[in-house]
Order: sequence, then C-alpha cells, then structure tokens
Amino acid sequence: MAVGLRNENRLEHLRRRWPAIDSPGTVPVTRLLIADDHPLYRLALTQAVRGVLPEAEIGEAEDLRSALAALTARPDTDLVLLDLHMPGSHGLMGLASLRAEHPGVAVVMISAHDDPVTIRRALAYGATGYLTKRADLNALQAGLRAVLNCEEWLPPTLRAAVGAAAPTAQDREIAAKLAALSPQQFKVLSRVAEGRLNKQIADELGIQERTVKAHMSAIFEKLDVRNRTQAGVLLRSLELSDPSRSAVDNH
Amino acid sequence: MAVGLRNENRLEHLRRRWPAIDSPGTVPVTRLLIADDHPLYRLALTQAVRGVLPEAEIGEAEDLRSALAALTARPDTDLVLLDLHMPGSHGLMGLASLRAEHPGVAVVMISAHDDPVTIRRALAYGATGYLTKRADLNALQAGLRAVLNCEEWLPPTLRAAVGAAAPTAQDREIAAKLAALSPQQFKVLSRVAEGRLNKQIADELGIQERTVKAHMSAIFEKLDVRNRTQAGVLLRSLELSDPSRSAVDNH
DNA sequence: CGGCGCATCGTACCAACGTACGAGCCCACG
DNA sequence: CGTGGGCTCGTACGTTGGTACGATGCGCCG
Repeated sequence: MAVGLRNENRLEHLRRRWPAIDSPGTVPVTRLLIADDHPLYRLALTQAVRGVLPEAEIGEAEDLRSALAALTARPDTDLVLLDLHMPGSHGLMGLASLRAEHPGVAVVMISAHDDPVTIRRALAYGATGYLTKRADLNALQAGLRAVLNCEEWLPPTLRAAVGAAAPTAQDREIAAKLAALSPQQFKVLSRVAEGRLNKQIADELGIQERTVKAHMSAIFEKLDVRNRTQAGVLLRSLELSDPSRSAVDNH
Repeated sequence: MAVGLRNENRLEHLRRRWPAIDSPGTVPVTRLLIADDHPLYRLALTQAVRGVLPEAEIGEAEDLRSALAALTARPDTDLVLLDLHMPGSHGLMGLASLRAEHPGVAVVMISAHDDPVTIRRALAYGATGYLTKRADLNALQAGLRAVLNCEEWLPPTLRAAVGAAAPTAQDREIAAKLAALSPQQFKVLSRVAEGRLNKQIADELGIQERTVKAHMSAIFEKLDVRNRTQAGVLLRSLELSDPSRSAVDNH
C-alpha cells in the first residue's frame, strides 16, 4: 500500500515537470543523474540521453555514496539512471536507498542482468523502468522516452516473461515494510545492517543516541522484528537477486 | 589454509573407505544422502546412483534441517548430494552448514544454476564437486564416479570457465574465516544470523548462556568482527551467489 | 485550522550483550 | 605423555541495546 502511494507520487512528480512530453522540442531544462561505476558506459548513456533531451543537465556518480550526495546537493534532480551493480550497493539496495532517502526522484534501473524475477523485484521496490545493457542506442532511447513520458518501461523481449513472473508474495511484504520507513529511519537501518553501534550512527548522522534509539524502536515495529540483527538481515535480503525460485522451477 | 586442511581431510576420508574404487564391482557397502526438495528429482538421482553403486544405502532429505539431522543420526554417511537451492538454506549456506557441522562428510553440489563464479565459490567453501542438473544420466554418473574416485569434478563444458574465474580474493578470506569455526561455533553463528538471542540459542543447543557467550567471543575473534550483527551479515553473505562480478565484467 | 506523521531530545530502568578473570573434561596429535 | 584445542560452566563487571514514560517543533493535507 505504502509502495503504491509512493509510486503515485513518483509519477505525479514527473507529470508536473513535463506536462506534455510528447513534443520533445518544448521540454524544459531538466536534470538527470547517471550512476554507473564504468566511465565508458556513463559516457555512452550520456550520449543516449542527449539524443532525447539535448538541453538536460546530466550529473554523474560512480558509487552509491556519491549518487546519494549528488541528490542531496541537487534535490531538483528528476531522474536517476542507476546501475544494478555498483560499489557500495549490491543488488537492489541502491535502489531501495535512493527511493527511501529521495522518494520524489524517479529511478530507472540499468543492468546486464535481465532476469525476469530481478526485474519484477526492482519494480516492486519502486523502479520506474528497467533498461537492459544489451539494448542498442535506439532501444535505449525508446525506453528513455517512455520513462520520461511517465510510463513504466521494460525491455519488450522480456515484458511477457516479467508479467508472468511470480507475484513475489514475500517480496511484496518486504518492499512494503521497507517503503514504510522514513528516509531518516532508512539511513539508520542501513548503518545497522553494516554492524554500526547506536553511538556511531548518532555521530554519523549528527544526532543524539537517544534519537537513534527512537528510530530503532520505530523501525522494529514497522519491520515487525525484535532486534537489530533481524532488522539488518531483512535489509540485506535485497542485496542480491535471488535466482532460487526461477532456477528451481524449471526441471 | 584452514580450508586446505579440511579439503585434505575430506579426500583422505574418502580414500580410506574406497582404497581402489576403479573396480566398481568390489566397492563396499556405503551410504549416501540425497538432499533435494523435489521428490521426483530425488528419485532420478537415486536411480543414477544405483547405476554406479548398486549396493549403496541411500538416504533422502527435503530440506537442510532434515539433512543435518540425517547426518547426525548416521555419522557413517560418506557423501551428500546437495541441491544449491533448498528450503532453509539459500545459496551456499547449506554447503557451509554441512561442511562445518560434519567436516568429514564429502559434499557434492547439484544445481541448475551453473554460473562459473558460483561454482568457484562452492569449491572455495569445500564442495567436492559440482553437478549440473542439465546433465543427462551418463554425464551425471561420470561425475559421480569421479567424485567417488576422490577427484574434484566439474561439468566438462564449464571447466575452462571456472578455471578462468576470478581468484575470488574476498571469497577466500570469508571461506577461510568460516572454515576456522568449530561445528558448535557454526551452529551458534547460524542462529545469530537468524536474530536469535543468546538465551534462545542456549536453550536450542541445550547449553548455558555463558557458554554461548564464550562461543560468541571465539566467533568474533575468528571472523574479525566486533558484534553479532556484523557476524550475522558475514554469514549471510554466502546466502546467494553474487552475480555482480560476472555481470560487471562483460561490457 | 486541526490533526497527523516525522524528527528531535529528555530521564529512567531493565534486559541483553560483551569482556575478563577463572575452571575442568575430553580428545587428537606429535 | 604432554600439549593444545574444543566444549562446557562459573563470577563479576561495564557497555550497549531496548523500552516506557514523556516533551517540542515542523510540515503536510484534508
């Protein structure tokens, strides 16, 4: 439910900025962030974006930390192109972090790992679209246009498979729980998952330890866990895509 | 290093039981355990094993818990055929649990997920061999014979790729740390990773809480971590294969 | 405007965690 | 046979985690 609300907000956010995107010539200046650890691929993405939005501001980030910093420095960013596998954010954690700390910014996943189950999970965690690295320039730009036009976009060849993918009963629950966290609570949780002490977290966030404890209590209730270890494990569960279900089903 | 020692012991264990396996007709009665959550596939594996060891005792288990119980009940088991994806043991945790709690029993992984990196990691965590579910009866039996003949065995089509796979710098370290744990310590750690309290762990293992604490201190030192959350995260890191390295390298 | 959620901080208290000293028993290895 | 390591248990102590009662101010939304 909370996920649904956030998705509404995300699309609404895009809609406000581009009331009629169908005529690309009249698009206002906007800002994108390209987050990928490969400089060459960032360059290629930049070129592709310029073909669709010639006047867009384009920022770059090579790891999750700098991506989050870039968004904090420029909250007017409209869209993030996020690599599925980046330093400091294996798997879906980067997506979840961005969505949690900057709920208003749309995120499109970019990955060579085009497994239907992974894509399904990415959408469940709030991705606006999913672009495969196997796509050529035309396909990539088509996907970009669709996303900028406030549509969810998937690789056409995978659309059927993703639609047929399991409803991901357990994934929906985890996604809903994590989406229920506030941005600050998510920051606290991500540090808990790294084994930090409350005192350390307080210092890093510039708040008092009592406040961290207050957040922890809220986190425990929202995630339905009873101690920090369980909370950390729950967050870590979206570190990597889980091939078990797809692998188990086909024999 | 500790891994190396355990591997030596494992092969030695097989060698003692089958001094000259090359003449299958003279193989003594032995005992295998087939651990897979699919009854039909267990049946198929049983048939395949009978073709190689007609007189072997063959046990079955459908999840990790029952597999561990079966090994505890029958410590004379010689070899386990373990599915990579089973209830209660996603990814390599099942392998690590078996290797930790029953170091003398050889384990062969069986999976449809024949990713070279995953196979490399499985061998790093002490697997004697890796059989792909795509193999037909002949290939499977060939692999079984090789394993019973005290050789590491891999699918021929993947052997080159696995050999070329990254040296897994970080994986070796984690494998070495986990291999350094005693069986009891591993039991404690696996429960910590599930968010249990020391008191609960003590009850489950039938020991005192002080003893659990003693184990925890030893675990912290061996894993080079400072609290239980970090220890749990470290164990959880082998829950699923990490496709990031292979996915990132090819573009 | 009134309510609601978020974020912050406060005090107190108890439970849990973790460490530091110990101890004895058993088993494997040299 | 001594030595080392694993497993068990003991006492004491300080630290950290977690809860229970609060409080204030802020921003959003109906």
